Amino acid sequence: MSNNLQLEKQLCFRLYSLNKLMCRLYAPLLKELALTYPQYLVMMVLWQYRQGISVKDLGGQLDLDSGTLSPLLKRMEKQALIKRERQTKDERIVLIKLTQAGIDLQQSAEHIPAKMFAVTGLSAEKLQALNLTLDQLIENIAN
Amino acid sequence: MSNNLQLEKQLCFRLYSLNKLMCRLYAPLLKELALTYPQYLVMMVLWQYRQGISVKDLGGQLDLDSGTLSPLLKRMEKQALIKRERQTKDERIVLIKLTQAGIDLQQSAEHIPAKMFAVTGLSAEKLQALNLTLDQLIENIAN
DNA sequence: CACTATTTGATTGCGTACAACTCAATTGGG
DNA sequence: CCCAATTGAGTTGTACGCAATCAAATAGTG
Repeated sequence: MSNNLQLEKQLCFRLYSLNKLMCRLYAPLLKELALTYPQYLVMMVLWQYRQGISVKDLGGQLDLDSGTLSPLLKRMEKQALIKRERQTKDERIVLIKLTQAGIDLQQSAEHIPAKMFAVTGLSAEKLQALNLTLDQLIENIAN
Repeated sequence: MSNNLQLEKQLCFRLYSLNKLMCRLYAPLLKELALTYPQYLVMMVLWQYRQGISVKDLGGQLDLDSGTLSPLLKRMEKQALIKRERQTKDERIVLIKLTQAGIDLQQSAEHIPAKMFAVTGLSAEKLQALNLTLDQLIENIAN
């Protein structure tokens, strides 16, 4: 026995499965906002950085590179949720800012966190404990 | 205050980030085997189901549909890791079986779980506790 | 037995992820 | 001041993940 190559034993498979399950639960809620989950993550960052944020710093927040963000932001610009402004001081930098439609969308998203919390079926204490464990794990892994 | 739309508060963002981090840690190990992480998952199932498994049952194990598995399996067939055999009793069913090369690859993968466990920096007890918590969460969510 | 509903797998199209690369703008060392 | 190195964003190519759709085969029903 002692076969370590089993799905049931693997932490990573649980994380992989849970991430997919979560995205599927978000999908119907986000569909009302015409957002995908990664686009929703971008919006959450932008709702905090009202003055705008560079593509690089946005990638720093979400741990995504320009290869992912550039086409994603292009789609969001086409939806008129964001606008791009190239800096004059340093023309390499593109500042991402919300449009009024993007700002307004926050109202429609306010209810989502509570709904997602509900489906987890966890108590607030268990959720916080899990968050702390995962933060520690991220810390350990990310060096 | 009390803005719930913050990345730092979101369990799902942790799962999303951790899943990506884990895949990046697997990548160099799996590159030696010329496998991606989802392909590695398929191999783990096949190493258990030595007599072969249908595409549907494989999808049941991994929670993936044929839209993902069909092209993925086609690539693995091209690498000569697996072969497809359409059943004679029920011609709708395609049985996925390992080739000898696929069977042999298990030896080269034996060291991976221990290496991945090492990078988590978790004790065996903490790992098991986390696995149990995640299993409960999956149970709650999957209905 | 004929007809319909279901099952199984494949295909298409879209949206991520990410490695590898290009390119322009900026910076820093001599 | 000049040139090499760095930085920031974008492009290309490959591989998922999944919704929607389709075709073939089987099972079920009257």
